[in-house]
Amino acid sequence: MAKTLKDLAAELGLSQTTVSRALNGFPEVSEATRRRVEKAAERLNYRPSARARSLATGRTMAIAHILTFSDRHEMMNPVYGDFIAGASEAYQAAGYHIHLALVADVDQERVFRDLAAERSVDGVLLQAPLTGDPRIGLLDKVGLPFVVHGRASLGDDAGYSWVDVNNRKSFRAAARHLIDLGHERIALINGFETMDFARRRRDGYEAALAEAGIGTDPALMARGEMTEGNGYKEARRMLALPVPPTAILASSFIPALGVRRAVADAGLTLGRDVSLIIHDDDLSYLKNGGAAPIFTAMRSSVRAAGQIAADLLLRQISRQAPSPAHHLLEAEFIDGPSTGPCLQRLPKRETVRTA
Amino acid sequence: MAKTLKDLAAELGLSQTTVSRALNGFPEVSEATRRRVEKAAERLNYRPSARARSLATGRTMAIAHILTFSDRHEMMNPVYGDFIAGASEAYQAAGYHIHLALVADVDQERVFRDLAAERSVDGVLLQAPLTGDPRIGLLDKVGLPFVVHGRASLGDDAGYSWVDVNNRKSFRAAARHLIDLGHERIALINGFETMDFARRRRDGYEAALAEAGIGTDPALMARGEMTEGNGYKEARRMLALPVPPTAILASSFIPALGVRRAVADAGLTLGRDVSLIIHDDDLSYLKNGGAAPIFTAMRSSVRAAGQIAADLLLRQISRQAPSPAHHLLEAEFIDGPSTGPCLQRLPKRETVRTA
DNA sequence: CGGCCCGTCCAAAGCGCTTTGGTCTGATTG
DNA sequence: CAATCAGACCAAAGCGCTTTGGACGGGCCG
Repeated sequence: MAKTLKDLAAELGLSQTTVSRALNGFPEVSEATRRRVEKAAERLNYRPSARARSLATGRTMAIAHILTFSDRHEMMNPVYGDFIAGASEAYQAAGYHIHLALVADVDQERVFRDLAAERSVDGVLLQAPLTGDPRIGLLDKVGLPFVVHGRASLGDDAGYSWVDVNNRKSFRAAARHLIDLGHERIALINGFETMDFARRRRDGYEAALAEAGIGTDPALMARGEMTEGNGYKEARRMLALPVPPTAILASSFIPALGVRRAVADAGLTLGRDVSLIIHDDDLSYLKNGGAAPIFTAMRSSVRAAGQIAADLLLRQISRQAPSPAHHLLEAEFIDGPSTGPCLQRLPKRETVRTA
Repeated sequence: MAKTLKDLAAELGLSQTTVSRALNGFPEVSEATRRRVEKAAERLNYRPSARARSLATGRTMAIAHILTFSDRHEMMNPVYGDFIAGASEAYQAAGYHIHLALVADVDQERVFRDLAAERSVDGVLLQAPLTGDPRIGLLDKVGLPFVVHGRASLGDDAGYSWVDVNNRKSFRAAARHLIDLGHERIALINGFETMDFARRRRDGYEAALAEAGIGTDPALMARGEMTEGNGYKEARRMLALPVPPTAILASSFIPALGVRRAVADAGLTLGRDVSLIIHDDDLSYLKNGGAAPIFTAMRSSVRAAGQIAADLLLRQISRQAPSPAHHLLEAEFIDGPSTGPCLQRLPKRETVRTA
């Protein structure tokens, strides 16, 4: 059973060169020969060795996705899954695959250096960047093509390629919507604000409040792991405050589930006693309803973002796209049953504004 | 700047052989030389090319995880994420990484053949097998080491390696628990029963009912995508039945969230009007509470399963573990607030048993 | 003192492809 | 009819490692 190019060439009485060219669609092979070679390859189930091929061509047909974990954050966010699913569509169409690894935050730098030095991937898709993420500068230095999902914010975001949602605008619009409904005690249940997107979201939230002349209250601004449990914990705490919030902005569908549980536990009704708007990544297994949304939301598919980012990266690798390129997605407002006009008459504006 | 072994050897005035051996810890290199080589490698930031190395050694240091999607099931289950996170712990410790691809169900066979023929991975971790999954036979035939997360059931499960939860036992125990609480109208909201685990769960559920002399009712047995939306839809439908269920078994935390929503929508209270037990994969972002569980559950960490499966595969590749090996995990019963005694007096046992 | 072994190091042969720089044949052209 | 050219094919040189099968010199033995 022929396994290598050499075997196949011998079997056919041709040179390796010709067989290789026939299989790779080069023009200097007669159609008759090409057909004969293809038949034989099919019959013997020949497929070129990926390793040998990539050593010869210099391309690995792999894109690295390196996920981070740390002691306090040893978790796999479902968002990553959907992002990767989206990216895979682009990869699959181009014959690429993902080189995936979960590495500890303290080992990140070493792993990125190794990736470059070992030449084991053709590019990197950087997910979940921190504010001022050092990996961006590192990737730039080692000269590996990369696209960031999100931004790093500190300084110049024009120097590297990224795909991001307009988080600031989205959260500003969401907060404003609540303000328009008459809410003034508006809480934010955010992700860790070391993550760039979380910071932008808070900026947007604060901007909307400021524009409406409403002061911020630290007691109404939570940050942490975006889990159901954390959403529950924070909402529960806030609802027990002397002057509880009448509206909440949640960073994603998952903590929102916790918020809903806390609201129910408190004997309140979502959309009447407490309004809730979420950022909705439109995850496949955690959809915010279908035709009938569960929560009012700012929606932006993270899967679509994955596809766009991967596609951009692939085009940059093949030099079909300019190298620093940016793609800003706008979230779509989804009107759902979790929001309603503020029913509570607040004591006095001044009282509330206190922090 | 030296980049290849050759450069490094030239720089040091040594042969490639010696440098290679020094770096790979072979004994026939003097300590002095080894130190000198290591210093130089460090200084010049030399790292062997992964491609060249794997061509020479025949090992790729990659394990394939191939996820399936189809037209009707184009989704990324958060379970995969946690499983992969667990597996990664084993891989990282051994210097392996994941070769990840999402491929359409119709292309699965081709991809597996290619994987073997192109020799691009050292082994395969097969996730989410179908009942009688043909990929198992295929992997066996092409001689690629593999471990299955779950089983394929048809015929002989002893012939290949797997790591699985005792789904049948777990669901039998869960159903029995509900029966002991006095429930007789017990519903099952299951995953697609083409998936092997779903089938085993139904078997367990049916066994418990049969043992208690309770007939099954097709109206109380749902199967489908394990999403929040589907859990909601099925629970809502069931609660609107002439004789609604007093207890529900849900296949995971996510559909259980939908069940909870449906119960609340119907103005009922979980744990009093309706009891709910779930299978809990203990996902990092979707934890069933912490110290205080949200739902009564049969818990088994999918992350732990990933670690065990990956570890087993790695040991089989290095021939440190016997080749067909099996690991059956037992789920742990978690008593939560979502279950309680059956308060409803049913009309007549006979009425219920119909259908 | 010859032979042997051991500790160090090296030249060269792979691993299985792609690609460069040809050769050879037969048809076309001035 | 010699020169040219295009079409079809091939030998061999990489790609950057690992590994086989020595070479070489010094210490040890009988």
